[in-house]
Amino acid sequence: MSITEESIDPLPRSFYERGTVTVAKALLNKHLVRVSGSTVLIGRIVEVEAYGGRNDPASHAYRGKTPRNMPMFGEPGHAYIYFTYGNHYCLNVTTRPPGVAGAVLIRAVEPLKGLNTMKKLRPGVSEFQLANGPGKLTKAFAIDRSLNEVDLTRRGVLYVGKTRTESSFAVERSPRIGITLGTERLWRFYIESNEYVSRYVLTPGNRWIRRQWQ
DNA sequence: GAGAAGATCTCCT
DNA sequence: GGAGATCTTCTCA
Repeated sequence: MSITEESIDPLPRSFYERGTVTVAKALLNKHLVRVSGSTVLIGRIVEVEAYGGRNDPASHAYRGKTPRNMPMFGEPGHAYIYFTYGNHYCLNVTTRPPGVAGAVLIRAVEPLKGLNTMKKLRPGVSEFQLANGPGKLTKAFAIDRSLNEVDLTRRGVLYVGKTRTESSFAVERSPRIGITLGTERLWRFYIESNEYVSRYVLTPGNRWIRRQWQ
């Protein structure tokens, strides 16, 4: 039986009020739901990164509040979407109580519903590559800055939730990707052996390798 | 106001 | 494996 929007209950605000690393790990295996008109897109979150506030040099909030990073300082459980490299949007969920910066970057999801729509939005790529990167998933899920600051704790155009029955899984961690500062922190988390994660994975020999798709 | 950097992706070699 | 695309955001003068 395929998954439906109705079977996914939004996560409460209290879920996001905790520490950012705790929330990041807890977001794995949860579901991202995008509703656009009559189209419903659903993906299972398989890879995330935690970003802190003034104590985290890799975070947008490191230098304090700016017009762009305002959502990171706002109410938890909202979307923080920013545009980067002239091409891509990145989707974060905000954490911590208001006034304390924190966000979790959703780096990759496993597409579960609406694959035909995702393939139209990202033509010519395999199912594994539809949403295995922060810029790729926002394109596959039609997410742009018009959804910035959307409340993710309510059913609507974009929310995060969980199904009533959850499968078990193991979590791997690594340094965050694409940053130059704060790399000593192992704040990237992903589901072990999952085929839909991006970039680098840990091999059985404890070596980091760049993923290859054939 | 100018210049540089950037939580990326894709194409080309 | 490397470089270009492309443009927003921030810092500094």
